Amino acid sequence: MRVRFAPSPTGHLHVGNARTALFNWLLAHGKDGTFVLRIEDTDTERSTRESEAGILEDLRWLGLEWDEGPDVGGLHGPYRQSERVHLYASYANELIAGGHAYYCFCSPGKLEDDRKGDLAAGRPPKYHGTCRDLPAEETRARMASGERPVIRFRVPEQVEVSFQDLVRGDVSFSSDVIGDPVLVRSDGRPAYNFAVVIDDALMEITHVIRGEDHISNTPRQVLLYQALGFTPPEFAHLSLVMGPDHTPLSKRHGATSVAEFRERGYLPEALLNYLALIGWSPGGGEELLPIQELARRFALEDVGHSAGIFDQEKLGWMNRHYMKEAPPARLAGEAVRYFLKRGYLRRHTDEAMQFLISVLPMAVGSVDRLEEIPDRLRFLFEFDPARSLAREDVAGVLHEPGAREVIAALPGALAATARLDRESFRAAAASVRQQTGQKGRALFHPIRVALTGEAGGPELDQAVPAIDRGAELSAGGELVPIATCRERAAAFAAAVADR
RNA sequence: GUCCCCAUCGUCCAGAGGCCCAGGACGUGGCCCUUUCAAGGCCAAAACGCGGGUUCGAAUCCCGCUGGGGACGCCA
Repeated sequence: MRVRFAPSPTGHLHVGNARTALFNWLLAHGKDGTFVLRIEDTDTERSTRESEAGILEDLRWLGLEWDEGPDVGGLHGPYRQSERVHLYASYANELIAGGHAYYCFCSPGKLEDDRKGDLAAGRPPKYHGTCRDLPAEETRARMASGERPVIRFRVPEQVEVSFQDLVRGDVSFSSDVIGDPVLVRSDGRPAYNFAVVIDDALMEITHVIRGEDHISNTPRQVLLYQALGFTPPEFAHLSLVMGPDHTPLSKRHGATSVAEFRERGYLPEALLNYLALIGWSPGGGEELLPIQELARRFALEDVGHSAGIFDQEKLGWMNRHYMKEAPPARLAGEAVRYFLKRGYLRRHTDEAMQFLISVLPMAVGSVDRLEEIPDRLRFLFEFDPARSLAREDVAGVLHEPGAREVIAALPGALAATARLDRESFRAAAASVRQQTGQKGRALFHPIRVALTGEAGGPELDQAVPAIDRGAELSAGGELVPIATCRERAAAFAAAVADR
């Protein structure tokens, strides 16, 4: 079995295409097949090397490695259509010689007029066949005079073209609704429908798995396979991924490219796992599965027929799950850039990373994306009593019975210790409890507010030692300056006393 | 307009004639846990688009309608 993913390098890798790539990958890896990556860059105006590099990078980030492709080579290369142009000409000539194709001199302007006329008259827009039966002498003469024709495929009339779609079953079209497609452009470059057929045949692709938007191209391609004497591959057309409003997923709906999801702090395994679940189910009521297991269970026959809506919420849930599973060191490596971007981290050193690793568990599990982690840990790096008190949830704590007493007593209780660890913090809390008679929520809520400036957040047992550890580290300039718990308690008490 | 594809909770899926007064997951609501906010645990509400057939029996098969999507390029 040989499958392929054939993106055109005209932009970022869209999640919908990533899903197509994934399904190809799953099939190949579940059945010991070969996954080929081919770059469809015959549209030289829009294709760029930058997007090609970006797409390769995104696929690799996702872990969808290919067995053959433009950068890794293979026995069926080259893997860029722009490097295969020499291959197409002979097949085009063969088709012309066999009467399956012909030269067409119609100008783009005329074609456009024809199309508009058809639409206006309520007819299906379809090539009029103007040049279908041009006498050979005329063709020769016009070419000799410098006209540059395209080569069109002669679609046979009144035949039923049908194929077995592995996900949809029998699909058939009448050849009468198919206009003669352009095979070779006037400048000699092949057009899509021609290049895919030649390449898939030459690369010995056995299963073409692609988006449903290609289903109406399939009959033309089947006809081409027949005219060229090739055996058509198996086809499978995947339903499309839509936005919440049932329109094609686009920037209006938020992130659409794999690169954006990476930037926003999604883990590749989460995105992959989520994408696999649109239009397919691994069965057994299980959803959170590693890609190898997905591949083991994957079958085209089980792929759904209807379009799926991209659900950011579920992706977020899934990402949260995978963040919890990831080892802290890996997570720190992935998250460090968000801390740098935020300015919390000033230098990417081993000490800073160690600190990150120790502090990350407090945030993971309560956020959906890596990008949200610094904000969840904001209390470590930012402390401003006046600003905190301006917030309703923080100010509200002052109204809790005994809260002001606790806040006032805190600086004294903290004076004894230079750097708080879990034990000394508990001792300090116990001391405040003794002085004020407050306990439980009435004790810890005010303490939290005084030390973190926030009404919510991770367990104080972890948060408090982390603050002082961070303060120590920040003295070395690796982190943004962090106030110690003692400093915070004093400043907060002063700010509260003023009110 | 023409052709093609599709149709189960708000969303993603399970369901391949009786196991279904439809099951799971996300989300939503409630409760619990709790040193707060999250997280987590438990419970609940929530769907077979409509109309005809076929059959003893239909979410499952057939037809029509409606609705959604795709295609109709010297784009892929």
